[in-house]
Amino acid sequence: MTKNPSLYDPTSRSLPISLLQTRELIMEVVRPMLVRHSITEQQWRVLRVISEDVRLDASTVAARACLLAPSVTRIVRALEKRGFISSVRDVSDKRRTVLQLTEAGDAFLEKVSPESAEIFAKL
Amino acid sequence: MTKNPSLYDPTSRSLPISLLQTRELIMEVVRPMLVRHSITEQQWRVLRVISEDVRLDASTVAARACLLAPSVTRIVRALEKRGFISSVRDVSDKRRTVLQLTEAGDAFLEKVSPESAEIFAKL
DNA sequence: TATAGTTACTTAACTTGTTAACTAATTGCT
DNA sequence: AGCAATTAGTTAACAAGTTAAGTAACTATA
Repeated sequence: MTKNPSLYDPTSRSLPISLLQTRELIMEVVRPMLVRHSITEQQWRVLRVISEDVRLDASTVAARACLLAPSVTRIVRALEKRGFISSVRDVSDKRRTVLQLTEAGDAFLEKVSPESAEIFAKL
Repeated sequence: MTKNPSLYDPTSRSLPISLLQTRELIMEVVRPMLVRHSITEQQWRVLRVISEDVRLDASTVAARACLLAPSVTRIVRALEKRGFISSVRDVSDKRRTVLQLTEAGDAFLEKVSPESAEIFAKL
């Protein structure tokens, strides 16, 4: 095994670290943008995941955003307080919470999008 | 833009999330192994990074393991307490700390390696 | 239709990561 | 040589993630 195995070799034991390093490289560029809009990395992930579907419950959001349930609870509270999302109890299954992007949340994403696009064009 | 863009499209704004999800998939399998050997994910990263070179200072380890300096300080202390690494002040630059794998640390990696190999063979 | 088991989410206690401020050592500049 | 600027690492206060336990709602089964 070489010291710098290919990133795409799925049998490499260095793959987890490589993925982290690659992500870190990207996030170094993205992070300042998030700071400018005073949103955390995790809140940003949740917002984006919610924006990709009309209707999502908290567990699905947790899975897609790679977060644990307790973290989602807190993040949802924060995003709700900021008016970016709405969380409503599901009528057909009262255990579930249905999360949806509000207009304000959509507007926020629209506002940040051009910046985000610019960053990714550079990469 | 599709909802499931390719993982390898470097201009996709979903790339950071995709990388996280991919890593999460792998870590789900690796994590139980780390728990079995009572080592944290971060300690494991530091150990592996240190094992890849004969001589590394803390900053380099931080960069390669995608950790911040204060985290490395704590992790180094933990790994040192467990006897897996040695941290010695650099003689030619007394600000630097030189980190090296001890025999016990090497033995630990050797012990865990077969398990690790098995996991990655499965992937 | 009870009830044992499961699922969705929350809460609380603890562990880690993060930021900012600090010390110590080295480098660059005049 | 002297001193500002930089670099390496640590510490302390705070924010976030993690684990475990708890509540409420639903499902399967006897």
